Amino acid sequence: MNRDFAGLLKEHGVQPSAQRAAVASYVLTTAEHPTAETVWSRVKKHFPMISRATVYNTLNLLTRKGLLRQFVLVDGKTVFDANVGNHHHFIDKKTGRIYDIPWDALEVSRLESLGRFEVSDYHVVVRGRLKSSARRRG
Amino acid sequence: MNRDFAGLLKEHGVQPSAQRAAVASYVLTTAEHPTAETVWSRVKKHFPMISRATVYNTLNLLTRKGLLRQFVLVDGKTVFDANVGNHHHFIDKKTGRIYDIPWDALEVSRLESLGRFEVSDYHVVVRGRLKSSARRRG
DNA sequence: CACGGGTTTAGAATTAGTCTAAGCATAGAT
DNA sequence: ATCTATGCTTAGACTAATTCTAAACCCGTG
Repeated sequence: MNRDFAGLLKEHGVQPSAQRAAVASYVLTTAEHPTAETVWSRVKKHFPMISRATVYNTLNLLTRKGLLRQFVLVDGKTVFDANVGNHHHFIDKKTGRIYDIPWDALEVSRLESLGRFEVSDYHVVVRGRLKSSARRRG
Repeated sequence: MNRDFAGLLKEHGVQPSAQRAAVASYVLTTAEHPTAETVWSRVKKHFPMISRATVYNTLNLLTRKGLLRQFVLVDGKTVFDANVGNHHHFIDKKTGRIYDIPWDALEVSRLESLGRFEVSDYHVVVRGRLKSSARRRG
């Protein structure tokens, strides 16, 4: 868990800094699909002086460099997802929480037949509710 | 094209008014997946006094009444879609424009095997580019 | 130590969307 | 035609999310 985030950033063409490492160390290891504000508040606990602009800048930078993916959830908030591999999403209608669905759990067929649309990527957004039993964080 | 929008609204339990009919006549007949701001600017051409709040109120009302669907596109803007039947979406990476993909054009399988996720609806978001030939508005 | 490039900062600006309070419009009763 | 209750519309204030700006900072190099 205490990885060398400075080295990781450098590997991905991001010039490291204390602030960037602090953001990375949180956002690349969480599974909670945080918003930018959530990232800011979490990082501030360990790095109280960091500014909002730096958090936004860093998140956008990490996204450009492929370390992070961002997508938009139902009520217009952008969330960040360190799972940059292909996967689908499940949105709990009740809580708005987002869960990852493994890529292989679903199959989409006939993508080759989309006529004038040239597909570069796709994912399935599933909405519904969690079965009462197996509730946990995601 | 010059349908009786007042009657249509009434059929769906929306008390008609000139403003609501003006919004409906645009948003229910366009295929451009407009944002609320776009709706406002389009409607203002024919109805210059309409206020922003009325546009938002009407769009949300039409959505609640099932005449319209809203979803969120990549950069955090909510767009409206008069196609309330099931369909998928294609997003042109270059222009950000959204196109509808007919429901039957794609097939998603293994949705029954999602464990703790109880599916109520789903759709596929495809991203890519339009093949250079068949470019047209959507 | 001075320089320069890139980074960070606080706060201003922008943007999307909602709220508010007052004015208006309309249907139904008279 | 008038009254009234209800609900609709309005302009502008407000809020929240995000980006921009301009100054300050940091750090490796000469």
